[in-house]
Amino acid sequence: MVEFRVDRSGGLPAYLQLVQQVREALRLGWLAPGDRLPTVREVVAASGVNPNTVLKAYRELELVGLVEARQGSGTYVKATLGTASPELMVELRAQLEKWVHGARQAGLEDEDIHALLGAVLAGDMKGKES
Amino acid sequence: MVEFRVDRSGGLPAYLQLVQQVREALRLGWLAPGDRLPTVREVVAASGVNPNTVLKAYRELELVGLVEARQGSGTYVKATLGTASPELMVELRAQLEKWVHGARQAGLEDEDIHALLGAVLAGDMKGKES
DNA sequence: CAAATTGTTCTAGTCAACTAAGACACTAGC
DNA sequence: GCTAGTGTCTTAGTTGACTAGAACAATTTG
Repeated sequence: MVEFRVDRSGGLPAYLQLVQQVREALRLGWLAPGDRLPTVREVVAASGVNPNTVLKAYRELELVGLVEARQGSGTYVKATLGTASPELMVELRAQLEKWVHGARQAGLEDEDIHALLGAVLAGDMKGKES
Repeated sequence: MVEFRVDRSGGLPAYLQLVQQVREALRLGWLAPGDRLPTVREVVAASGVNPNTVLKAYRELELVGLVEARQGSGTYVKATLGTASPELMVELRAQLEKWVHGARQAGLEDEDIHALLGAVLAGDMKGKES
């Protein structure tokens, strides 16, 4: 059962955090079509956000066709986002873990790591020009 | 000269995006103490946000001691965040680029990649339990 | 069938983010 | 000294995010 977290200090609206976490879970294969999301009340209990906020997130996900809400029953996953095979994901994850280990050894913190990935993905080879 | 972007669709407040971009630039070594940030008016022209919004970002950075604003002159970097040596960063970046290349071959998109890194950094080995 | 559980809707309010516009104070360069 | 460029501040307003509380409708469970 997937568990959601809402971090109030990062600036991203709570409902978008929930949306993002569902998308991530779909990406990583933690959620698949047919799975049931935590109920609105469960998310409320776990994260402390207002039910309307959870509903807003779930409604967004429903709008893009990723989930389907069934009143009286729950909210179910309808589609997936993951595209790579589980085996490849496992392999890529292992490689990444190794890389992260090296990065940690070099003293990198989370923010460094995210920044570096951002730069690599942006293909920004001209980062610093001064 | 670092260039800021503000993406209106991601949900993160504009001012926080600016703060984040400065932090990233510091992390990656693109900005160093003594460097001047783009002027408020430059950021306004480039990103279309209101001057007050840029000021809010710069003030946040000033509050945590990363930059220093000099009226009439500009806003200057005062401290850095990067901790690893440039050589190591180059090495880690090259490795990460290689990994990303493999991930792309496997069909991963940005969101997959970010999700995977998030999971690895969270050390969450129990992702899916159902 | 009744109770429990689920999603759903509504109203009213607060707060943060952001904008527009204008003007001020200070610095830098000529 | 003057001009241009810099950060700074103020006021007033809009919008989005989020909350609280209550109640409803539908489904599930015993």
